[in-house]
Amino acid sequence: MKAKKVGKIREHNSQKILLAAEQEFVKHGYKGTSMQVIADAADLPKANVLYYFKSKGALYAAVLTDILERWNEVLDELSEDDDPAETLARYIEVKVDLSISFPSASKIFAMEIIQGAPHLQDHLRTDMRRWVKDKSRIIESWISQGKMASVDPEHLIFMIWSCTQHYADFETQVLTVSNKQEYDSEDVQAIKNFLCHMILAGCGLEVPKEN
Amino acid sequence: MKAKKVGKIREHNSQKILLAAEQEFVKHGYKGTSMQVIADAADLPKANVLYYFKSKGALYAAVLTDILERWNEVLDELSEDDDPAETLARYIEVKVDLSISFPSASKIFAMEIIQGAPHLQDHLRTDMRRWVKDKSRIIESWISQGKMASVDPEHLIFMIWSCTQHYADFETQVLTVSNKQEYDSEDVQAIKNFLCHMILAGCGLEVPKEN
DNA sequence: GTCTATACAAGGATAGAC
DNA sequence: GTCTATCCTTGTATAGAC
Repeated sequence: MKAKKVGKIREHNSQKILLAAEQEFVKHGYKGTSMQVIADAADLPKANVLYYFKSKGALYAAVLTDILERWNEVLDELSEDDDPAETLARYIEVKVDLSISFPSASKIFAMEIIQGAPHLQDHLRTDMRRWVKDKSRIIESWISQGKMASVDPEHLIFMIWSCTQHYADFETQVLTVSNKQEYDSEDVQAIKNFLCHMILAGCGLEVPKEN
Repeated sequence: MKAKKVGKIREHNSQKILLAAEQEFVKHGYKGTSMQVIADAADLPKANVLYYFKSKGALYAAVLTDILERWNEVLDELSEDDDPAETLARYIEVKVDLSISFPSASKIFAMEIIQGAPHLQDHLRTDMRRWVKDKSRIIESWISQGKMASVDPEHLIFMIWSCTQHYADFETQVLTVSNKQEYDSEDVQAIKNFLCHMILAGCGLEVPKEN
């Protein structure tokens, strides 16, 4: 009974800390963020944060793991028999939604990569490389089936990533240049329409009507 | 005579510091980088760095100014009478070359934006917004002249930026996933071909033969 | 003009009181 | 299980010797 109650507190506090850490790490990167500001943002004493997570590095690793889990849920099932236009359009739209909904996640991931991926090299070399190879094979089979134009599958994947994540990572730039406070639902739809049109056109495909 | 000689030393050391600062800021961001590591990288005593640049903030500002100056040299003259296919293709190619040649510049700029552009808000609100408006007007005139398909000019510009800078900012990801050590000249050509094909196709244009 | 020595604040982590 | 007090390192910046 007592252990259960304590477990709940632990769960609750850990979650609060993870959220606060994500908010703070995005502002000044891993090295530039102190445990003190994370503790303040989580409204807990500094030592408490270090009690739940053994070290600053461990906390950061936990944040990254959280982000990657959210990422990995997308486009995990994909087959040669799927329709390229529909599949690519849906993937682009989901990526845009993720970027708009969880910009901090995309930003922390981006900073980690920009700085040379010191905490994610293994993930890039194993999981992500395998993921890209898998999807590339499917795209190549679509091409040889004549379902779409012949374009380099890896570069296509990189392009989708860069264009969609741009609206999260470079949010500040996009909004400031466009003189907006935040994205509204019309903006999001316009982004999806634009990216689907451009990328599918490059693949010799038409944007599917429904959705 | 003496002042001239000293001026040369000053020039030389300032340049060394700026270069070292760029190399170091890119690894851990503004807050995460200490004056000590910059001084070590420049092979000068720490106090010497603070002698040439009044403060850490001033040094960082100088690095950003340097980067923006290199950026701004591109596509500054552009007219309604230019050919869209040729102009866009050349712009994409120059941006790719810049990304491959000066990845650190692109990365520092990216981190600054990701973190909310605390040191560049003015630049975004004034110079960059004006730049984007100017170019958008030209693109719109191309569209109404029937020279290219009707696409949103601002999103087109954002797309070119994101796709080209991706090869600098996400260098680590691209290279690791592709299992390469660095970009070779064939890679660079493949990137240019791919991006030109995709973006021009989306604009209803053909990639020009020569170049 | 250049660099050594130092002031003073803030960082991560831990020991031990509650 | 939670938090206060503290240790030691590192950070920016400057004063003053050379």
